[in-house]
Order: sequence, then C-alpha cells, then structure tokens
Amino acid sequence: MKATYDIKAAQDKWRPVWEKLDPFRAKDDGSAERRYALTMYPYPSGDLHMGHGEVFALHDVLARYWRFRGYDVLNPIGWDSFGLPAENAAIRNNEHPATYTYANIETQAESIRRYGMSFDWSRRLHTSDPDYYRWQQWMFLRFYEKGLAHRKASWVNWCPNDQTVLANEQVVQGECERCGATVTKRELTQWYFKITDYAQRLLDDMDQLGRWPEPILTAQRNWIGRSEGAYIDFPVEGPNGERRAPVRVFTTRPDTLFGATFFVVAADARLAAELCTDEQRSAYEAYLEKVKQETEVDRLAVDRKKTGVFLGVHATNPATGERIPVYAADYVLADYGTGAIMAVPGQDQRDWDFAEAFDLPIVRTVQPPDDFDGEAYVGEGPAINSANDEISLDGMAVDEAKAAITEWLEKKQAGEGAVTYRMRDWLISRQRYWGCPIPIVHCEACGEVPVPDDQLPVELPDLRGHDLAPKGVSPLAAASEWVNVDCPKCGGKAKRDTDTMDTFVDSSWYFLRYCNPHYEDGPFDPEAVRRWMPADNYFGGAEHAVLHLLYFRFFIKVLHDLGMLDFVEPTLSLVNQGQVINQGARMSKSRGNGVDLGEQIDNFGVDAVRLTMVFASPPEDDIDWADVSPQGSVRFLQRAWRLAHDVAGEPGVDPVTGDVSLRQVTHRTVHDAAELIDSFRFNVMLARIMELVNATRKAVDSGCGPADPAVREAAETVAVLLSLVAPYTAEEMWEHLGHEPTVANADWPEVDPELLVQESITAVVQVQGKLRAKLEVSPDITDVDLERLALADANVQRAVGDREVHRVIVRAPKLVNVVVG
RNA sequence: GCCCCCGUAGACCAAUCGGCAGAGUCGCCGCUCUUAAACAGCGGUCAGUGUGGGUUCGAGUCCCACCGGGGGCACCA
Repeated sequence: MKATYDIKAAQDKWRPVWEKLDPFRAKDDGSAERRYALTMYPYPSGDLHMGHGEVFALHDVLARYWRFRGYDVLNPIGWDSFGLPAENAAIRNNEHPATYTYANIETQAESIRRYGMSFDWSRRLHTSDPDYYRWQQWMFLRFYEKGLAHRKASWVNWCPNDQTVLANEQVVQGECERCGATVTKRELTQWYFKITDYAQRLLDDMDQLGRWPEPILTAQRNWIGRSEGAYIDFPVEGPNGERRAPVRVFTTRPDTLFGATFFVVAADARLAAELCTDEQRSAYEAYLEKVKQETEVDRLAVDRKKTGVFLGVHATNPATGERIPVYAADYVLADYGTGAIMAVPGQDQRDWDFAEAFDLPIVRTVQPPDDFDGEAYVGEGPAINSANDEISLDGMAVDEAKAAITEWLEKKQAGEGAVTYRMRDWLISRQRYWGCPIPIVHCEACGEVPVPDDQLPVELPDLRGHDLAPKGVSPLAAASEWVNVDCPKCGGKAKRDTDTMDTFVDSSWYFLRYCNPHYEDGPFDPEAVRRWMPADNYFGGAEHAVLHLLYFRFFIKVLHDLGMLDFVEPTLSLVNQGQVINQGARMSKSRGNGVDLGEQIDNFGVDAVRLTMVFASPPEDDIDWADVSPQGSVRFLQRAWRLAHDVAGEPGVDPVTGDVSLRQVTHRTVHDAAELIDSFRFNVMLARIMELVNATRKAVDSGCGPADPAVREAAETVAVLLSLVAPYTAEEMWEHLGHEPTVANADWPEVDPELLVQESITAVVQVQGKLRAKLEVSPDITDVDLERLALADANVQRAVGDREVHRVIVRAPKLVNVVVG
C-alpha cells in the first residue's frame, strides 16, 4: 500500500488556517502594482452548480498566479441578489424574498469557502442591500438629469408568465430569456436608458477590447446593427389633393429611389393613425387590431404572407414626381428608422412580395445580370430607369449612385445622408417587487419629480407571500402607505413610481463598488476606482454577450461622461468559460443528466473537481462531464503528493548541486507555466505540471534518488504550481516539505535562465520535405555548418542519390530541407 | 438568408514564426503487487489532421470551395 493523504481531512484542516491567515485580502497600500481579477458574481439560486465550479476554478488560477507574481490583487465576491426566482419562491412559500435570498447566499458562501477560492471576503456585497441600491437610485437620478433616463410610451415586450415587461435583449426567438414563455406586446409607458445615444461609441471603443473573444464582439456588432443610408422626405397629399406634412423615411438604398412605387408605414406607428383618412379609418383599425393580437413568434414566422391596408393618402416620389399610394403594414417596424419606408419592389424582396399581393407596379432600377432569374435583385449592377430632368444615375454602380442621389437630395433639401442602428433603448422598468425601486414620484401638479438625494434610499416596503403575486402591475402599487407620499417639490398629493429596475442595472456597476464597498459618499470611491479599474480580467459566461456585457460597457461610458470616471471601458480582457454539459447535452431535470457539484466534491474532493474543471479543455470550450475523469485527477494529486512524501533531502538545501536534467525540467516548467497562464491556456499548463511530476517520479525511483536537492526543488515547485488549482493538496505538500503555511505565501520559483538553455538540439534533415535524418547539434550552430553536416550524412546522401541538389533551405538549428531535381 | 467560431488517435486535448503530427489525461491491453479482486505502480497501444483544390522547398497551421458541429443577427428598409 502506497502512502496517501486524506483529502477530506485536508479540507477540514486547512480551511480554518487559511481563514486565520487571510492571505488574499487586497492590501491597496501602494506596496505593489495592482491587478483586479474580476469574475461574474453569482445569483443566489440554491447552492453552487457545476458552472460555478468551472468558472471559479479557472478564475482562481489567474487570481492566485497574479498574487504569486507579486501583484497586489483585488479578487472580490458578491451576490446579484435581486431578481425573480426569489420572488417566485416567496409567493410559493408565503414568505419574504429576502428570506430565501439571504439563506441561499449563506449556502453559496459556505460552498465557495470550501471550494478554496482566493476571494477577498472583506469586500463582499449584495445588490439587494439598501446600502447598495441606494446608490443605484442616486445614479439613476444623475442619468435622469442628463436626459439618459426617461419615460416613454411604446409597444413593449411582455412576458405573460412573469407578468412583467422585458428588454429587447431579454427576448430570444420571441421567447422570454428567463422562463421561455411566448412574449406578447403591450403599449405601456416605461422607463428607458438611452443606450442608443451610445451606439456608435459602443462600436468604436471595441478597438480597445483587444483581449475580448471575437464571437462576443461580433455578437455586439450584430446587435447594435449599424446601417448607413439616407433619410428621404416624401411630400404627402390627402384624397382631395390637399397637402399634408411630408413624411421622412430611412433607406440604405437611396440609389433605388426611382423605383419607389409605393410607401409603407408601420401599422402600429402613431404616424399610420395620423395619415389615415376617415374613409379608410375602420379598415385601418380592424387591421391594427389584428396586428396587435400577434405574438412575436407569429410575427417572425418565415414565409408569412404580406398583409396591409391602404391609408387613403398618397406620397410623391421626389425623384419621379409620381403619386404613390401609402399603406400601413406589419412588415415595417414602428421603432426602427422613422417607422416608414419607401417601397422598392425591384430591389427588395419584402417589397416585391407586398407589390405582388397588392398588385402594385414594379420597376427595376439596377440591371440584374443576364442569367438572373429571381424576383427582387439586391446585388451590384448599373443603375437603370433612374433619371429625371435634373439628375441621371443611369449606368452608375450602386455606391456611386448612392452618393450622387444623396447629394442631389441634400441640395434639394429633400433628404440627407444618415446612419441608423438596430439596437433599441434599454427598457429598465419591471413590474415586480424584488428589485431596486425607481426613485421618482409622480405628482398631480408637478409631474415627474425626482426623489431628493437626501431621501435615498427609497426602500422597499415589507411585502411578502401573496402580496407579491403577479397582477400585471407592480406589487408595489398595492402598498398604499408606501405609494402615497407628499410631493418633494410642492408638498401636494403624489405617488411613488411603482416599478423596479431590471437587475441588469444592478450588475452594471457592482465591480466599481467592490473597489471600496463601504464608501459612504457616493456609489463608488473615485480614488479607489482610479487605483483598480479597469479590471485586468473578467471571467464569465458568453450567454451575456448582448446583455450584461453590453450594458456594463454603456454604464461606464455614461459615468465617464458624467465626469465620474476617467476610462471608458470596464475591462479590456474577457474570458468566456464554456459550459459544463453531460453526455453531449445541457444538464436538465427533464433529461435526467444533471450532475451535482456538491456530490462530485463529496466523491472526489475539492481539488480533484477543480483540477478536472481546469484540465478538461481550454477555458472557453464546453466540458462534457461524461468525457472527463475526476478519478484520474484524484490519482494525479496522490502522485504529486507522494513526491513530497518521498523527498529525503532537508529543507533549505541549495539546489545548484542537484541533478541537472531534472532541474532543467523544473525550470522549463516554471517558465512555460507563466507564459501559458498569461495566455489563458490553463489546461496545457496542467499538462506541463503533470510532466514535471512524472519526471520527478522517475528521478526518485530510477534516477538521482530521493535525497538529491533537485528532487526537493522539483517537489516544492510542484506544490507552488499546483496550489493554483489544488490548494488543499498543495498545502499538504508544502507542510510535508517542512514549510510553514500557507503555500499561498510561498515565493514563485525563480527561473535560472541557464537551465533553460539546451546543450544540444535535434535538427531534422528533410529531402524533398521528407524526414531523412536527425542530427544532434549545438543550439547556436551556424547555417553553413548545419548545411555541411546535413549533406555529409549518410542517410541524406542515400536519399539524394545521384540527383542534383537544387537548393538547400537551412533554418538553424532546427531544420535542413534539401531540394533535389 | 447573412455573419462569426470550431473540426487532430476509441474519447478529452497538445503541436510559439508555416519546419520531426504527440506533451498530458481517459479508455483499452499486458505485467507487478494481492489468496483473489479493487486500488496503486510499471510498460504498451492506436491518427496523418472533415473533404477537394491552391500557394510553398515544406501546410494541422495560410488561401478558395464544399461537408459537419456550435453560436450571433434576421420582415431592421
């Protein structure tokens, strides 16, 4: 029976020691360069799950590594503790959401501690604490003063299950991102943050995000959806020829203006109702009623027939002077561009479909290729049918024609070049209880009145259980004592705003608060933030690509513009960990393939689970738990530990007299591990540690023996490197090797550059690209010498035979390639 | 439909600048230990890189097309 250690005993033994020594508290005293290691804070739903296990294990490698390298590391943890699951649980169990929330936080905190994370617990925060959301209300008021938070009436996404509105970002394929219910539309007055004002800067500043994953940047670019084109004004006249106010459209194809044969307004846009004549009123209203019934899913269905209704008025095409009919239809969106389009069936398939359904004329203004047999032609080609008395586009390429017609429109004051974005403003109102109240009072006399700063926080009233049952309006509306207040301005009768903020507002600034979480003079301590931000790395899931990861960028830009920050991006480095799946599929109750983190830890120990998480794949790849072997991780950790057990030399011995070949492996491993961590290749780093363990084992058993100073050096190196991933095992090793706890305070092994230099290197010799010989050469051999050696080699000469040597490519000291005729 | 990422042993994954396809792990096979088995240890095993072209002295790596998987956007004018 080989010597082993008991991981469970080690877990119980070291936790109190670490908590006493508390080595991971950020010093923030200027004694070392600062690094901010940020990881997405958890939502307190039950205990930690496998996903937390992965992201925490990965994040901790980096945080512990930076500390080893002498940085003063800020590695905080907190909880995203407002949100619907707690509220729904409270309704079910007739209790207060706080009860469920804070109980889960304690459960998770305990699990995180057991998991051996190097967090600085002194900075812990919860977004549901009044101390936290107070400052969110304060920032909301600053946004409000700048016109960046405002109320407007609009058709909004409504989740009939959660009984609340949703932001565009929270609707995925027409379904609620949270609960999966089919989203419907409602016309409501809601609070918005004007993220659209920042669309261009959100795009431009991506240049700074050099260490963000490309897929996230692409997703954000798609989401923002920048389009270049032009606004064009169309004069409108009523049924008897009376002139009406002109209507502006946005188009990306101003070059096709001559082909605009009709005009469409979004059915649900106010403009449609305004344009509609009395004769067409009932037809329009019937149509609008039908449109309103449609869900988002219906609307997005493919191969949908085009529908619409004539509004009784005509527009005039400013290029052709022709009267064209104006329709209302649901294929035009009210809140994109101007809510109205010029329809060019010749160059747009949607318009083509509508033209066919309503028997409208089709004029091509771009010449399709001879072999084109489709309907609308959207490709490149020379303009045709595009001339009037003042301008002719005929013969021009698309880009040239766009520029020419835009210039003409601008000269005629009938339009202008323009850019629009697909992204909409961020809808932040939620008709639910467990969130940050919006600090606005609605006064009968004064209208919207901000709650004065000195009356913050607006705390949530004490509601629980059935008080919180969804009724389509916020549960806060029923708390009459809370709702009815005196107007802060005139003292008259007023009511509090009863909506709460989207919890993505909470997560847009928590990392600023971490820098000094007990700061009392503002949402964050500007000096502390200057010292720590932007975060040096952020670990978290890719599911937030166009949610949190967009919102927090927006928030930082606004705070910058408010003069509160001197940077414009929250972090320049982001890593998205993959998901932990099982048997090729996401874990779920219905599949019955769930894996419980706690059970895995009970079976294999914390260290083996963490090691498995880090070793299984590159951080950004999914881990299929069916493909990995926590038992193999246990085996490796025992092997590593056994090295410490076998070391026979005394502590403090100078390793220089030790076995050189083992020392070379040790030093090479330390050197490479640093580079691998810097490039987030943690799985490869672990492979290198395993290699070192194997080499040391060999040295002990059949090499220099357990008493050689190089063996001690190697074992100590393994302990330090391994502590990044397996802190309990590393601590056991460190103690066994005769050192005081904690290994976290050990010095990062210094690399001796001389031990990285190899005395000889294997050069390969190819003939016609095929391997023919290997030569042991000095690493600093010259091209000339290497070529001579290679050509003299018997195998090479045989491969060359009597053919003529045309060319010899030499890449000393690694390779020679002989090209023969 | 448009855009992005990824395809390497039975599985998970390595392979700095284009330069010997294999570091590590799992699995499997054999041996050692054991009364036996498990555990553990030691040794071994298998691919020419999704397919087809191209560039190059040389391609897993660069380029093009296609196939397969994952993701984003999508009636956005």
